Amino acid sequence: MTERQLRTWENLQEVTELLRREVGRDLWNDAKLSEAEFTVLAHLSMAAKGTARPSECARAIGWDSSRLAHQLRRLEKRGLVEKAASEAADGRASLIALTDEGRTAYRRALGPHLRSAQKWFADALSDEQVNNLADALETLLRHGSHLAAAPAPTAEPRA
Amino acid sequence: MTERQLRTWENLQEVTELLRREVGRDLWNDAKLSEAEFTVLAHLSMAAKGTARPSECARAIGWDSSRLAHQLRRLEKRGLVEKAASEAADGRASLIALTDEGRTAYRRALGPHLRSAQKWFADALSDEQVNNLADALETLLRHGSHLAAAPAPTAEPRA
DNA sequence: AGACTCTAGCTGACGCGTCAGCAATCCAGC
DNA sequence: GCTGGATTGCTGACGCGTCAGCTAGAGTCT
Repeated sequence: MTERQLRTWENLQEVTELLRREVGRDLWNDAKLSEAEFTVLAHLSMAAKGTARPSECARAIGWDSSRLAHQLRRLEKRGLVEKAASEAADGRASLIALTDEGRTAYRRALGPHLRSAQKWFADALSDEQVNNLADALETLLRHGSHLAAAPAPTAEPRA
Repeated sequence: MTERQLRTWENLQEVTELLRREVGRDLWNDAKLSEAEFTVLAHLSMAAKGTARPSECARAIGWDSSRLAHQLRRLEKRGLVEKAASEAADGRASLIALTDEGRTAYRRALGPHLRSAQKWFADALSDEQVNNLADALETLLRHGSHLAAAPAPTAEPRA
């Protein structure tokens, strides 16, 4: 890596840690929700009837099923989410549902959260900077997904 | 926020979470160190004699003193760092020192860690993309530091 | 039917990071 | 000297995220 690449890599870490912390703090101060809680509530609010299967939800937001299970336990403890009876044929399936309180919490959090993201992120950058950033991020995402899908530099196991 | 800004903001979060996880995993697999451990060891290795004051170290790497204290406790438990007698006049001061094992662990981690950052980050981007990214990050960092320094939109307390 | 594999879902252990709060020390001004 | 405020360093509580490992149901093959 060149000096410039290294410096940029370090800056990326520093900036994202800063934004993560500050936007998370804003969300907590404004709506008493963590980023993780907000993410799950957002997906459930999107879903018809506010219900979803854990596996489907985890896939949609790009989480490990374990991570989601832990988060659902915390959300249930807070009363923002509850388990619902699943009428699916698959006996393994379960169903999670937004409570009224959960739906209200999400609705009240959404506006301030977007305003916070604008304040810390969007307000800083020109249109061109956003376009350039979007390009770099898409490239990194493709590259990363590709690497993650085939981690071994050797041949695939079974063609 | 425009649609494009919002999408870019979401992408930024997704990409950084991916890179954080994967590079952290590589570091653990290669050298049995976490990112946090590596960061502290790196600073101590930089310092003359491998010693530093906690407050100075925290400031240098941009951490809360509490965060550093917790990390030092974990590092001491692993034997990578130890408390040293401080000869400073200030009775509050303490001194932390790299152990031989800590120095060795850092030396063995450095190469693989840089290679991992290259693999996940630098390899993906063209020179121009790195330059554009660096520009956006510097802008965000300045903007964020400015906001963090004066969080209230009202006037400063005493001019 | 039985064995094998895959998927869905969950849990415990453990490191990380934030926050509130504490004790000791230093320093300024009276 | 003493008192008020700032600094240094630490800790406990708690939520987050990863990993290893578990159960149970579903699909498949013989």
